[in-house]
Amino acid sequence: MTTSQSDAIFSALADPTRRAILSLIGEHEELTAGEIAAHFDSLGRTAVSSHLRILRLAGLVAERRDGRFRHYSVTPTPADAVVAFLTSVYQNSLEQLASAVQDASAAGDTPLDRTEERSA
Amino acid sequence: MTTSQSDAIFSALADPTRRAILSLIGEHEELTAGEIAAHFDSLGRTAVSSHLRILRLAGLVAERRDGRFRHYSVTPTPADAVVAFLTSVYQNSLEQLASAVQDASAAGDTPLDRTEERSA
DNA sequence: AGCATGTGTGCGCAAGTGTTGACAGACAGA
DNA sequence: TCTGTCTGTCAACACTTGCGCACACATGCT
Repeated sequence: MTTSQSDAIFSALADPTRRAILSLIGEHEELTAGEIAAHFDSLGRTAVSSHLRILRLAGLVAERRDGRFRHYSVTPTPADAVVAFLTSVYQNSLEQLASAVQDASAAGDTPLDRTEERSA
Repeated sequence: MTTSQSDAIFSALADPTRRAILSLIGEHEELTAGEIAAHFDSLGRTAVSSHLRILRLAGLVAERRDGRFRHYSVTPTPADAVVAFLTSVYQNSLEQLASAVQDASAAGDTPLDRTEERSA
């Protein structure tokens, strides 16, 4: 399988739409598939559904079925595989990364990815 | 366009081969394109060259030209865009992420991604 | 200059991926 | 039970991406 966990995660994250979806879900606690689709005019429900499926398979989002609704939430696990990879590559500047994360955290800063998409 | 910085980074990271290349370079300080290509039997030099181009455009690796050689090294900047994104999504479990990073660092653990690629 | 080496690029082909439209399943309410 | 709503899945299409081959460019050696 070319689809190891980290592979799935990075593939899932490769698509801007999926990152946007992930951010969107992250902002709220839970969102139904319909609510998510509603946020993206330029995207059909099927497309959103497909993306959600990929995100779910990658373990990035969790699905809670409630009647005919499906509520999606961001998986709390901070993507171990991603951390592992970053670790292997940025061994040297690891502390730098950690502090960068903490900086961002301290700043209360939320530089959403979606903002970039508007004017690249 | 669609190629904002984080877009380029995530796209670059989406490919297992590129992650492997990045890890490989990370292990050493600098590697020439030829040395990198030599590490991947199943890959031609042109493919490696293409990957290096993408990694360079994403700002993940730096190129130092020395005569007819080109030495590649991992860009020290720990991919700000990636951190920014993770921050936006995992706001809640951010500290968790930071500690995970530090954990991995402390463990001296280097769970390379490359191991996945063999079956591909 | 001539030749060999290191490396990137353009072209064409094969493979993977996203999007859409139509269909099917599950559930709530009348 | 019947209908409408919410959602996922399947098949088909267009688009993008990765790969190898041949070629071009730059550099170093003789």
